[in-house]
Amino acid sequence: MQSFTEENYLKIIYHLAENTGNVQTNAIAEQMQTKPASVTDMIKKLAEKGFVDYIKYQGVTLTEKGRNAAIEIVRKHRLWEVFLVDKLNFKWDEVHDVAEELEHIKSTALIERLDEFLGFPKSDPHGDPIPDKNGRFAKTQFTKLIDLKIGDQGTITGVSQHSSAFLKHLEKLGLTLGKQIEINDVTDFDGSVEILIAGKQINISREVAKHILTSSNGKN
Amino acid sequence: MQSFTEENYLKIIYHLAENTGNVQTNAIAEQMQTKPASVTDMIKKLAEKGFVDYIKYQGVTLTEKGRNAAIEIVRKHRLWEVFLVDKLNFKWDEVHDVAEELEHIKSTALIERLDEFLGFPKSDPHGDPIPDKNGRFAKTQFTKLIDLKIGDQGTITGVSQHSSAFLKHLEKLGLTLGKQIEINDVTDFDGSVEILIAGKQINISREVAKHILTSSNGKN
DNA sequence: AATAATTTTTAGATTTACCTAAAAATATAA
DNA sequence: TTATATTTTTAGGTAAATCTAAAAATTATT
Ligand SMILES: [Mn+2]
Ligand SMILES: [Mn+2]
Ligand SMILES: [Mn+2]
Ligand SMILES: [Mn+2]
Repeated sequence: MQSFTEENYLKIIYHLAENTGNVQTNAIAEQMQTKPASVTDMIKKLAEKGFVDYIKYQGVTLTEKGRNAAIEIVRKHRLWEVFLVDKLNFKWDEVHDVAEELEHIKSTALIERLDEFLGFPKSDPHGDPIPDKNGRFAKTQFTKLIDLKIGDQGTITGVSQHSSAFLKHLEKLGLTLGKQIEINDVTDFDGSVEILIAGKQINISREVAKHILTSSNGKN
Repeated sequence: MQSFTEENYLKIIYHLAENTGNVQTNAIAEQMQTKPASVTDMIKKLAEKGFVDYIKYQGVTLTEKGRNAAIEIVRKHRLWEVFLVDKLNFKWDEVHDVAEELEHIKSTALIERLDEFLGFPKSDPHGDPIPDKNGRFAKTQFTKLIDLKIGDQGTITGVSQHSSAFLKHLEKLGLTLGKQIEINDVTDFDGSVEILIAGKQINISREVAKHILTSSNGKN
């Protein structure tokens, strides 16, 4: 049984490893909002417990055991987010902090019954995939909106930025999950993107376009 | 903002104070499954923070602030228990431990929306009253089954013992909340009670009868 | 390859929530 | 009311997770 702190480290190492292979001490420290010296201490403990492989000065990688533990936490986090949005009518920008707490509740029965209660959802309110109880994710593939070409159509399936500010912004623009869009133009000047959404044409910044994920339907 | 530990102390002091006025160090230690010396440490901290009034060697009493904090935790605990039973199909003997964890989740929005989602329940799966968001309890009054006289009728409205063993036992006997009962006889030998429940006559021990709470309908 | 910059680790403290053992205060009994 | 028992507190310490400052290792730059 791991402490909340250990669980948070595992989750963060897992997410950092999705991008890069070896996870660096400083990167963990930044995510955990703590100091590198503290991370080194915790890394040693996690290595001791068999959750990570660790070579001094070389960063860490999750072991099989560590990966499973991390995925379990991700699963809980995302299921609770679904609960908050689907059942308690939270907005998608309001759920993350509460889920950060709920993800640490220790009860296998609880999470399995919650999963069932929610109808075994495959993705969370931000489009992120929810692993099943065996830790398996449904295959997901997406194209960043920024990478679509003029004339391409697609459906919004996720976001790669979870800040409340960003999500509220999308909400206001009507850019929510499941919406159909089409790329009308890309502005030379600032790289902003003209898109067609629900019959209306709007302009979104490059920065916003980078963090919207779509399932492209290819050219129209 | 209090730590989990502080919250648990407050809750336990609150429950102990329901019976006796001043709460003693040893009583708290027993409930917290810790040592009296540790309790003294924590008591000082809680007094420092204004949650309890404390005079050395004289035990503690909750301040207004402390009482409110404690009631908030009780409210969360009981609402989560309702959620687990009503929505996730947990049995009434399975919910306590999970609720012990869930009660510490810090989000006012969460608990208010949960309350609404559950239909503003007035009591939890064990018949214990749920305070509203202002900390007010619906008036409850009950008669212990053991105190009913032969011929009295009543409805089971609660239990004063929450152990899984006891609750499972009641379940097996069909003695669940809302059931109508009638006292047929009291055995001289061991004080056990003969009751009529759902048309069947059963015998329950004095110990069991002590912990069943009823709303007596008076004599039949 | 030597130097500079960056990253990571160690050393030594701090805080929180515990603990044991012994002292002090209070309550009970003779 | 003195002696005994119980309760409570103090004193001093431990373990987990953090910190700062300084040393060591690695990586990047000239
Ligand atoms: Mn989240
Ligand atoms: Mn999410
Ligand atoms: Mn309970
Ligand atoms: Mn209860």
